[in-house]
Amino acid sequence: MTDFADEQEFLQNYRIHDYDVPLTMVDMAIFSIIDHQLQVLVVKRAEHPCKGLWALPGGFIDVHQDMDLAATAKRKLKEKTGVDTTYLEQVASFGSATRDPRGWSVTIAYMALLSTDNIQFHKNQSLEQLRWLPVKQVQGVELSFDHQMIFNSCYKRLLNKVQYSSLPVNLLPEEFTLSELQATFEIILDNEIEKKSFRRRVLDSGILQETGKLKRGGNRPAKLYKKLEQGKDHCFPRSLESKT
Amino acid sequence: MTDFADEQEFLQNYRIHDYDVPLTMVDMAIFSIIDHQLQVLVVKRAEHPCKGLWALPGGFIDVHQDMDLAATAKRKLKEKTGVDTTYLEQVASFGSATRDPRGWSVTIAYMALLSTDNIQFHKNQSLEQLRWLPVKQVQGVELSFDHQMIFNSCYKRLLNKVQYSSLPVNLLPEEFTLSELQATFEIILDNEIEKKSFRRRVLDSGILQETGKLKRGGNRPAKLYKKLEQGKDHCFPRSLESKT
DNA sequence: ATAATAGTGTCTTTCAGACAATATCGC
DNA sequence: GCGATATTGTCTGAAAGACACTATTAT
Repeated sequence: MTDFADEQEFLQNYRIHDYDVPLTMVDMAIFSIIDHQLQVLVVKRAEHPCKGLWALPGGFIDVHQDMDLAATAKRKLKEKTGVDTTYLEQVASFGSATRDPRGWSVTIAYMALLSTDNIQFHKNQSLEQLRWLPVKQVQGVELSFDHQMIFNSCYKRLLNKVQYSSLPVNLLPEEFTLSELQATFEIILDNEIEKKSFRRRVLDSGILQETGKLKRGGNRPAKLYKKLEQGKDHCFPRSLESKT
Repeated sequence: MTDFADEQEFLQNYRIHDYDVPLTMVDMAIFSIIDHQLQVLVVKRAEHPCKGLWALPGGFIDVHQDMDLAATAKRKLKEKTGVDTTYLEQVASFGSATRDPRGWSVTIAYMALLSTDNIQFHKNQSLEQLRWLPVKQVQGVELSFDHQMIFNSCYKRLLNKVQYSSLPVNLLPEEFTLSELQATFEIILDNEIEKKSFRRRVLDSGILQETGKLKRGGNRPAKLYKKLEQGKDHCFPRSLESKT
C-alpha cells in the first residue's frame, strides 16, 4: 500500500509536467523458468509513486547514456539481473494521460527471456527487492501503474510465439535435450504436447545441431543439442494445437 | 532537399532538449488500395527539420488533448484524411539519440487501413501537401528521419498479416464480393492466390455474412458479403504459400 | 529383469494447392 | 450460343495429432 498524504505532497512538488511533454520510459517483463514454472521478475518500488508496490523492472530513458530504446532496456536488464546477453524483444507501447500520476506518460514494453543458467548466476547476488513471481500468480498481486496490463501483453506475446516459433529455446542453457526443450514449451503453454509431433517439428526444421554429447542420468542417455543460428527465431509452418 | 544553413540555425534555437527528456510522438503508415495498387499516404513537411521532404503523417502527443496514444494517432489520421473510423494498429516504437536532429526522440508507429469508399470522400478535399505513394515506389523516394525504416516495419506487418489473417477486409467498403476480397489480398501480396483455396478459407472461417444482395455487372452476378464482427481480426489455422 | 526415460513407425486428420468442371449473367 | 466472371468438385500434398512400439541406460 502506498502512503497517500506523502504521495500527494510528492506529486505537488513534481515539476516535469510543466513542460507539456510526456514522460517516456521503458518497462520489461523478464521471463524465466524456475522450479518448473514460468516466472516473471518484479521489483519492489523504492520511490514514489506506487512506493512499496511490486512493478515490472524499468525506468526512464537516459538521453546521455542510452543510444536507443533497446539500450535502455539492456541497461535496465543488466541493473536488475546482472545479465547482458539475452533474448530481447519489443512488445508494445502504452501511453496515456492517466497511467502515471506524474502526468502524461509513455512506456515502451520489452520482453526478455533469461536462460536457466543465467538464473544460477543471478541467484547468488543480493536481491533484496527483487522477486520471481510465477505467471499464474501475477493476477493475484497488485502491480504498480498499468503493469498488470503490460505484463498481460508480454505474456500473451510469449504464449502466441510458443505456438508457432522456436522462441522458447532462449529459456534454456547452451546445450539441452529434446525432452528438456519440450518440457519448456509445455510449461509455457501449460499443456502437453505430443512427443512425436514435437520432435518432428523441431528436428525437421533444422534449427538445432547435435553436439555429439549425451546427457546421462538414471536412464537412457539423451542426445544434447544446441541452437544453430543464435538469436534467430524460427517460425514453423503451422501452429501447435492446444490440447484440452 | 533541405536548406542546411537555415536548419542549423533552427536547431540552435530549439531548446526542448535542455530538459533532458526525449521527444515523443506518433507516426503512421496509412494504407489504401487506389488504382489497383497498395499505396501509402505521405505528407510534405512544411517545417524544419526535414522541411520539404516527404514523411509519414504524424506529430507530437498533445498532452492536453489526447487521452492516450491511440487518440494521438486518430487525431493525426483525421487531420490528414478527414476519416475517423478505420482499422488502426500499433506496430512498433523507434527511439534513439540520432533519429531526429532535435535530440533523443521516440516515435510510436501505427498502421491504418483506409477502405476505398473512405478514399472517395478524402479525394474531394484540398490536399496540397499530401500524396498517395505506391508501396513499390517508396524505396525510390527520400523520406524524412527514419521514416523509411518505419514504413518498412509497417509494410512488413501488413504483408505478414495477409498471409494468416483476415486483416485486408478493412481495405474494402462495407459490402464486397469474394472476388474483390481476393483481389485485395493479391494486390497486397503482389502474388496470385488459388481461387478455390481462398474461398474455402474465407467461407469456412465464418467471418463473413452474405448480405443476400448481388453485385451485377457484365457477367454472372456475384454474392455480396460483409464482415460479421467488425474490428475483429480473424487468424486462419495456416498461412498462404507464396507462389512464384 | 525392471523401471524409467529416449526415441521411432505409421496411420489419421486437417487444411492449403492444383486444376477441371459447371453455373449464370449480358449480349 | 458466346464471352466473361462466379462458383463448385475433387484429387494431391504437407505437416500436425494419436498412439503403440522399440532402444538404452542404472539398478
